[in-house]
Parts: sequence; structure tokens; C-alpha cells
Amino acid sequence: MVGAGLTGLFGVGLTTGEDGVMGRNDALTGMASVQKAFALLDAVAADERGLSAKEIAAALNMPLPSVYRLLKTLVESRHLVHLKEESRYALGYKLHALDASLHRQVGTPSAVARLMLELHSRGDAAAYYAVHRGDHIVVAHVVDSPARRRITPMGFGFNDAAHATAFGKILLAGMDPVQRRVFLARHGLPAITDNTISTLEDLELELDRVREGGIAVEREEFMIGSSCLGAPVRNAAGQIVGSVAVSLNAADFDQRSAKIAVLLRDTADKVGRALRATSVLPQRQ
Amino acid sequence: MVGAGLTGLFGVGLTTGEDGVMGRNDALTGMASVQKAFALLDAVAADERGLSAKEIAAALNMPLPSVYRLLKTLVESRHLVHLKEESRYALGYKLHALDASLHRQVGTPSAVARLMLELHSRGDAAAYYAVHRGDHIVVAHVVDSPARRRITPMGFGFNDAAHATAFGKILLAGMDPVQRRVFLARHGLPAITDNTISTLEDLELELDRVREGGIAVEREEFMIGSSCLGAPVRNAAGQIVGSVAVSLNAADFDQRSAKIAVLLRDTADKVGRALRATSVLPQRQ
DNA sequence: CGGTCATTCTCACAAGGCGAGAACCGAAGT
DNA sequence: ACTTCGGTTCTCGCCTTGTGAGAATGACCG
Repeated sequence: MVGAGLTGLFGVGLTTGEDGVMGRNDALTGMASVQKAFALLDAVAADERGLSAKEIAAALNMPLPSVYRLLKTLVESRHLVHLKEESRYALGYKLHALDASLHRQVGTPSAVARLMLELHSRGDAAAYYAVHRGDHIVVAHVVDSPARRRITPMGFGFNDAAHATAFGKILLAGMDPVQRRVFLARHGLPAITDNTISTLEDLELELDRVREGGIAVEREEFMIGSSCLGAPVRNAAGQIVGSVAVSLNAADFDQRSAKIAVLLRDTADKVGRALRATSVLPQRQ
Repeated sequence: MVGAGLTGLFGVGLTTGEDGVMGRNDALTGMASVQKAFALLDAVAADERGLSAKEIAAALNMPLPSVYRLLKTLVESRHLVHLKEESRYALGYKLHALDASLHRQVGTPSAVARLMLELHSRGDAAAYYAVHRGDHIVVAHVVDSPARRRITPMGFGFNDAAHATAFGKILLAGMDPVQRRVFLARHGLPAITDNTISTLEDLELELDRVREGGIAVEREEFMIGSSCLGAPVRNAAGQIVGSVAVSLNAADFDQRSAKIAVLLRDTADKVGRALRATSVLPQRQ
């Protein structure tokens, strides 16, 4: 039972005896040792200060020699570091390099980053830039500041609550009906707050409003106390390839949404132009 | 010869024939499959847009089925994503999560982050916070802005040119002689620019000056056109556990170094106090 | 010098990774 | 509808290589 969360990743080999049948029920993907390596990374990442070899062995319940073998490999490749004086293993700097590459691949051209910075200061609000990537919707760039914090769970990366965010609504509104249906079928419409739109009919109506107004509104549908506005970024063909958004607290929202909407549309247009300029032709959906 | 850089990682199995003896000459660290998984990640990371399975197979020269097996595992663990519509594989969001954990582990308490932000704006310069981690010197936090760019290669993470940076000199000055000798033996004193201190004697003299003045100065020793100032952060026992620094362009440096030095000392003291407050007792060297 | 603890080594076993080839699948092309 | 083609998955023996108990090494503490 100990560490079931982690060892569960393997699906076999725990209770090493296990005599029973346990036929081919394991829909497990191969590369057991690779999976273990990543499970180890996760285990180390989970602790604020890193783990000792013994702790890792316990967490993943593997024998110590195996843990050391993995550790050696991971340290050598700089995905882990060995803090010798405290005999602890912690995450290595290679992971930072990989994250930097990830950011490069998700790709916010510097011109767009500048525009978002401008949006942040002129709009006096946390600013977001979201795009399609594969069949996901991802937040590619965020600009916030201590004074204007972003909505915390809405940082860089994959986002699966498109129906409850302004940028998500923009991108959904731009998808063709089939894709949208597939997308929504995969993600469902979980009710994040009491205000979250959670039926397909309501969502389609909302998306119609978005298409008409050219602006997406989200009122405490993702987080109570925060509301967002978003505008579409279009490629040369007029397809929606991205979205620019800001988040405001509920009070600000009522006072400033009109002005913000103008600013957003302006920014979104400029971003579109910037994208067309940098031949980084953004993938259509 | 193709892709030698990557395949070289394995050290075997390239030219698949290879008949010869090929005894136990490989001082290779174990876990071949794990190494391959990470080599694959690197290969994918290297390309701006990600790679197709076939391209990966070519880059690593492995047979296709093996590549697909690895890909499946990595996609499943979210370290890669499969961009189906372009049949490409690119880096996944798990890498961002790992990097976030790395930042947590390197650990800049938010109080310190605030102080650095303040240093950045009051000093009108890019600000750095560096600490010991294991037997490395790492930049734990950087605050810069379009107006006051950091020195580009000096971002978050492991830094191996301590002798050519202000924060490096501070931390070196605080190490005990034995550790310092070991550290310098490992890293050497590469001449990054014409001004880099590159003999042990000169460096020791410089470190004496640092200890006397309580400030480290670096004048275009790391990058022509940029100079830095650094001050020590001490723990309750008075040991140097970190360093606060700023970079300036050469012109600014001459005009403003006196004022900046005062500001730096002040910030470093406050950081020290903040660290003592948050019981995140920083590891001594 | 007798503990404990972290790390590495040894070695025989067999799990599991390997790779050629074929099969499958969906998307054009004709 | 038939074919072609590229991408992806499956099959199936071979044998590399990962495995784990246990012992050895070595640093450090008392």
C-alpha cells in the first residue's frame, strides 16, 4: 500500500510474488526501465529538498542497487544532481534547459511577448496569450506582476478548462464544429465554479455570442473573484490561431471592461500582424 | 558520421555490424534504454518545431520500432506530445512541471524574490541572486526587464565561471581554502574575456580585496561591455551562503558604482535577515 | 577501533528490450 | 472504388541488459 501512487505506474512487479493469473490485463506501455527513471524523477521532484537514495527506494519500492543504477545514469545526464554533503539527490539543471526548449517550441515570438507586456501595463491586468498546439489549448505566454497577479492555476502550459476561460472560448469558437465536438468530448464540461457553463447547449450559445461580439467574456467561471476578457488572433486566412486575454478581479471588471475590450482587440490585431510578419506561420487548428 | 554527436552518447551499437572485438572498453554508465530515452528528448528539444519519428530514428540511428516504443512511453508520461496533424513529436508539459519543481528546490523564498525586484528597480539594473547548491554555484533568481537586460548567458542555473563573475567571487571568497582549491581545480580559470582573472595568485589577491571591501567587482571579465557588483549574504553564523549582484553596462558602471554598492550591501543584509526569518536555513557550503 | 550509513561491486538469472519484417490504418491520388 | 504511400503498431524469436540479494568498500562518528 505504501507509495501506491508511484508504483502504480508500473502495474506489475510490486508484491513480487503475485503468483495469481494476472494475465494480459496490463494495458501497460513498454519501456519499464524508462518509466522507472521518470517515476524516480517525479519522486525527487515531489520533495522540496530532494531525497536520499534510501528514501527513493522506499517511495518506489525498488531494491537499493537498482535505485543507485538509475541515479547514476540520471546524474550523469545532468537530470539530477547529487548533493554529496547531505547525501541527497535533487533535480538537475538539464531540466531547466529542457523547459527552455519547450518554451521555444511553443514559441511566442519576441514581438508578441513585447505586445503582451504592453497589454499588461496599459491594461493594468495580468495578460495571457494562448494558442493551439496539436489538439490542445495551451497558454503560451503570461505577463503578470505582484500588483496584477495572474490567476494562479492558469500559468504556462496545457489547459483543459477551455470552456471556463476567455481564451478557451475564443479558440473553441474558432474551431470547426467537428473538431470542437471531439475536443469537448475528450475534456467534458466540468463545473469549476458555480458559474461555469456546463451544458453543450449553453456553451454553443455562448460561443455564438463570442463570434458576434468578437470578444469572449468569462465571469467567475474559472475562479470566484476573477473575470476575464479575451480577443481572437487571426492568421492571414482569417482563421483564429490564438487568443489574447486579461484577467481582472470582479470589481475592476465592472468598471473597466469596456475600455479593456478596446485595448484587447487592438492588441490582438497587432499580434496577428506580428505573427504574419515573423514567418512563424502558426499552425491552424 | 551522421549524427555522431548524439549516437556518441551510447558508445556502442552504431555501425551495427562492428564485428571486431570491442571488449569491455566502454566505461559507460548503465541503463542504456534510459540514456536513449533522454537522448531522444534532447534530439526533439534541439529542433524548433519537434521531429517526426523517422527523423528521430535518423538522428539517433535506431530502428523505427524502437523509436516508436520510446515515443509511446514518453508521450504517455507527458514528457512528449504527439502533434498528430503534422505527425511530429515535440516536448511535453511535464517538462515544465519538472522545471517548476527544480525552481522550488533551488528555492528563492518569496521574500527574497521581492527584495530582488526592489533591487532591480531601485538600482535600475539587472539583479541576480546566487547560492551554493551541492558543490556548484548556481544563479537562483534573476530579475531583469527589457530596459535592463541581464547578461544573457547568465540566467537561472548552474554557473561554471565563478572566477569571472561578481557573485562567484563573493561565494569563492566565503569558501574555506580547501574547498576553494577543489572547486577551482575542477573548473579551472578559463579566460572568458581579455580581462578575466586567469591565474590562481591573481584570483587570491582579488578575493582578499573582496573580503576587505565586502563587495565584489567584476569589470568586463565575463562579457565585454558589462560589469557587475556583488555583495555577500550571510547566515546567522556569519558564513557567506549567497550573493546579491547587479550587472551594468560599462558606462553606467563608472557613474553609479558607488551608489549601487550601498544599495547592494543594504539588499544583501535584508536578504540575510529574510533567510533567517524563513527557517529555510540555507545549506552552508 | 567497533559502530553505522552511503555507495559500489559481484554474479547468476531471466525479464524485457531489440530489430526485421509484416500488418494495419487513414489520407491522398487516380 | 482501387491503389499508393507514409505513419504507426504488432509479431516473434534472439540475446542483451537490467535485475536484486548479498557482500565489499569506504567515509564518518564516537
